[in-house]
Amino acid sequence: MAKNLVIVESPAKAKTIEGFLGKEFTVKSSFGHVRDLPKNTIGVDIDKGFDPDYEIPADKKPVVADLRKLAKNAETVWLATDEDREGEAISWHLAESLKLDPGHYKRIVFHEITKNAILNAIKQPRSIDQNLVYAQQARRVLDRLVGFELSPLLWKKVKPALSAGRVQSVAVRLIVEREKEVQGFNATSSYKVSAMFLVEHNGDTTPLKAELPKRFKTREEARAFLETCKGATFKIEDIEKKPGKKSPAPPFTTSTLQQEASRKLGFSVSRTMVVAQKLYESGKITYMRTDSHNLSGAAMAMAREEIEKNFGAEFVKLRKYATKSKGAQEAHEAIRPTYINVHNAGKDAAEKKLYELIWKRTIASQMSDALLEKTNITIGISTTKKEKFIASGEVIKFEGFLKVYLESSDDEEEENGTGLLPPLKKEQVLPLQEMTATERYTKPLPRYTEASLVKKMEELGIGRPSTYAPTISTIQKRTYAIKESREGVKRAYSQLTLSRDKINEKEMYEITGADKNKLFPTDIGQVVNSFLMEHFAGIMDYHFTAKVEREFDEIAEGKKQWSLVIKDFYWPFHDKVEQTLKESEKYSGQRLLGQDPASGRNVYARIGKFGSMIQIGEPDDVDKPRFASMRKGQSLDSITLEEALDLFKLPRKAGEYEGKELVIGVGRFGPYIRHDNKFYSLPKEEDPLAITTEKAVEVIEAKRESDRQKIIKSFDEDPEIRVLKGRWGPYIASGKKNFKLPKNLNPEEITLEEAKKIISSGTSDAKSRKTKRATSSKRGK
DNA sequence: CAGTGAGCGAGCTTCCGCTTGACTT
Repeated sequence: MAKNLVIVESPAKAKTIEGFLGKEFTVKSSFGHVRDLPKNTIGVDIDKGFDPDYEIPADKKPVVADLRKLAKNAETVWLATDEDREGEAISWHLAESLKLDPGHYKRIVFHEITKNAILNAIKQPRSIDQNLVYAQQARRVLDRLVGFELSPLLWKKVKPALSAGRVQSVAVRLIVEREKEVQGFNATSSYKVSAMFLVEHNGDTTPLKAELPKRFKTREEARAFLETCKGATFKIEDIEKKPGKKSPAPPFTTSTLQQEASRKLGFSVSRTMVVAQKLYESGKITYMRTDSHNLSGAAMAMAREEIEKNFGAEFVKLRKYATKSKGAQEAHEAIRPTYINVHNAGKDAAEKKLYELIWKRTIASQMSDALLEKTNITIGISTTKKEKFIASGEVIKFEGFLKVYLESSDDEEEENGTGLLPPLKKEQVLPLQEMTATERYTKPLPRYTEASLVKKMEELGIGRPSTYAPTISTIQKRTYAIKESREGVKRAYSQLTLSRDKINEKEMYEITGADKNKLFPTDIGQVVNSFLMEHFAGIMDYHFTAKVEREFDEIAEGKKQWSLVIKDFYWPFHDKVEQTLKESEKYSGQRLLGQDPASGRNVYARIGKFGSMIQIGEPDDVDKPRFASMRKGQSLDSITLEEALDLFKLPRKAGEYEGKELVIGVGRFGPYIRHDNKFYSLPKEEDPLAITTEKAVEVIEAKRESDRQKIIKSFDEDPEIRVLKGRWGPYIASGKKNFKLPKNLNPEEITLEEAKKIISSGTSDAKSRKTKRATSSKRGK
């Protein structure tokens, strides 16, 4: 039996460390927290100083039992959890739940996972910092109180099964308010003038593009300017060269990794974390949930060697990056390759791409600045003194880190195009090829992507690296927000062209407002947000977290008592909850749309138990009100009376066919025709309210025909089994299950024997579908 | 991945932070 038991938080870390230490040490992991407040009750004794009722969750029982056994037989237990608030609390909970006597355990921390760092840590043990533990307890209890008092209030006042919390509700607020800005944005336009000159050099002509810094408010002003340029000569008045430089971005943290993987690889926030976790578990990268930009000394030495070897010594510039983000606790290193001399790693395409990104970012962060030379050319106009054209170019004098990596930006359309300029002289006259004045519209701030929302949350200090991805999925699971793409609308703009002293004007079109994979607030999200804003502005304040974090810091420093901090927060908050419960009406975002022409009753749009709906009539009318759910794409504040009334017209009968009724309805997946208990989707362009019997029959026949086309082969002996043509090629269908075809088989020539064999080997498809269903139903709960 | 097509019924839902697992021979 080992004399020493070391406990860390993560099993992958435990494995690595065990290798560094001798036989005298057993290294185990706690798998994060081992105790927590009870899952289904508030678990805080409010009248007894907010005394928390900790318990060991079912899934942690075996972990604790195992550790307890090992601890009993060990001479010393080394609590080596992370050096931050949560880590300190984990150590304390371990000491408590393993029933360790004070002389039996020691608390140690290390910042690098190297043999030296760990041996040094063991030489400098300390005791558990109880104030830090109290700070964590305050954080935990506050979040529990807020979440478990606000959520039930929402169940009563808005809709069951909703949730609210210090982090998620503010994330939703960000999305709701950004949407309001986008909707309320008034685009204004102005005219941007650019000129294309021709530069002759050694018999070649190269184009030179220049722009007018001034923009014109109206078409008339733009035209007037082009008029003055008729017949003008354009002469270079000044050439100014300025050195410039670009510096690399710091190594990845969780949030910056999520942003770059989103921009460069198109990964969702959760995908990034899943893939990074795999790389971590296979030892390829360091820990992926971190807010630190810091690289260990050993990592920097490895980076230096790699850069020298691959690019040369002049490309090395070792840098220490300071962490700026609010509330950073720096328990880990930045995210980097474990071995920087390994350029490629990962089991599949996603892992490989993410690893490459991490490798490049890490290497680039230790490389020299890129040196640039910026040139600005001022071009005078002979007919006016007021305006000048400016042409600018940028030349890279020394590539530096740009050889490896450049961080992407969130701006969708960046104006670049400042490359190399042709050789030019002062006083040189430039022949004008063409001048254009183009109408350009101002744009609102962009809607959030998952990753840009994480960035914003990090700036506000809301949430932690371990919770960014879960929070993003929670607000979508509660349907406060949805991630989707929307098509833009066509917008006309005009363009004036001056060429050969003639001005032409034309109307052009652009698509505006198109969005891809952005977060949009739902009706529920907006209604819950206004409810919380109305009654709990303090908690919804963007600085609420920062404010309570300062108090937690004071608890950690021993300046404040944790239960008093909670008390000061809780009672006013609780009173407000009670008061809202008593005084506030049901909060449904109700809006009166008008009157139903048939009955004269009021028509309302509001949130119901199942989401957005329309109600005709009042709850206490003699005739019960009529209800209809709103459709996908419709929303509480934009639906019109007419659209609302249309919802009551379906399902409707559209005649008969083959002696059976044709019924038109709208289901989860759009409009459909039901006939003889079979469903036929309606094409997008068909209006379900207007469709005729003839058209319905046509749709049914077309579907029957395409179903017939799908059959490649069927067997008389067993009509259940068929070879079908699917969207992704041929497959075998047996009853309701589908099976992939091996590539070497010709689908036309499959025998029943072969088909049965494929089915009985029962691979891939049936299985993968089953697991998928299982996970999605889990999510649905 | 190959198709899908519901309507409230009596008890439950919920927070934020740590961390990955998945009964036995």
